[in-house]
Amino acid sequence: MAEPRRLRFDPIAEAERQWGLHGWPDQASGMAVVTSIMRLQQIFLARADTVLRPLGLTFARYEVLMLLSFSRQGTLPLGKIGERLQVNAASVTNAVDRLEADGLVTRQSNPDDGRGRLAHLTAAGRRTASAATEVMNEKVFTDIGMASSTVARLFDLLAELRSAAGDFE
Amino acid sequence: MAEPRRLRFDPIAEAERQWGLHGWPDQASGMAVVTSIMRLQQIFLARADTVLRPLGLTFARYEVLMLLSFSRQGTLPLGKIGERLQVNAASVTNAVDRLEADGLVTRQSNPDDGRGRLAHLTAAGRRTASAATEVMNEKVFTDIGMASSTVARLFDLLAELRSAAGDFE
DNA sequence: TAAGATTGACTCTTCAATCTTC
DNA sequence: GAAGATTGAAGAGTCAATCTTA
Repeated sequence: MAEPRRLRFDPIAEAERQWGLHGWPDQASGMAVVTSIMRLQQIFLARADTVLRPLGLTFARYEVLMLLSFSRQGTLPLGKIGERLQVNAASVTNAVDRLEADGLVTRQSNPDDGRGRLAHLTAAGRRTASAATEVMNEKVFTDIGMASSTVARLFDLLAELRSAAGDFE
Repeated sequence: MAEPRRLRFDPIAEAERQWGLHGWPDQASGMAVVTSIMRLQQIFLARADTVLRPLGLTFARYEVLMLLSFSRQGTLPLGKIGERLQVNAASVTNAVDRLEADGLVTRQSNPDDGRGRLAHLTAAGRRTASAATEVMNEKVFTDIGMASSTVARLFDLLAELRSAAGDFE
């Protein structure tokens, strides 16, 4: 299934209807929102990985690169990266392993904490991050199919949900 | 990082600000929406897998079970499952393998197409699906932290985005 | 004891290649 | 040749256990 076929109806709206029929009307909208988020993540992750592949990146590693490029010295403790991205420490170790093997990042010991390590963006890493942002903006973040005012409204609702879910305060 | 720490600010709003500063103001909101969806998926997937684990299920396999339980005969071609869930055929094969090993599903040959196979829900599968829905409704789909009218509004916007992204017509 | 990082085992995902049947 | 399904390889995520240092 290289090109996922476009369905003629919305399977999630159908599931929501089923939820109401089977005795869970109060949970139907929550189910529909959660399932919609799962589906959209699959769609956008696939797009991101497609445009990043020629650069030797994945979306996970791209996020690490961007986090470092936005930091003051291009340097962050590994734990801080996991905290910001809300992923397991093991995932950060894995991502930094790959970035380091590709020469985009180096590991340094943390002068403030002998237990910790720092990830530091190399010059090559900064160039790759810049090139990746270029294609991501052009192919993934632009024109996601909604009017910009609608996109802003959607972001606000998603932020409310993330806050309620504990992503931030 | 067993308990992901709650950040005191919204890292995605901060990234959106950086996007504007670095010359991509038109892509900032698209970036923020896509990144928000990625983060929310991580959060809800973790919750779902936590409540489903005692039942021996994952969210991926739960979705297959629910799709079958909503079908007329509890039976669907594997390809149809992948189409509805928008996942690769290999993922369906994998999920059905596990469900079959656990006795929740059986594979049958498709009388209408010698190449295809059907997944059929067993009585045990139906019981497990029912129990799983019970806990999912109670622990994941209920009380996601927004007023129900807001949830409905969010679903509409997500549906618009899914439609634009090609999830359905 | 607790915290940061790493490793290993496991699951799910995709892609590419293959087998069978249309 | 095209389509449905399977297999194997690779990436990323989790959790549990471990090692080192605070």
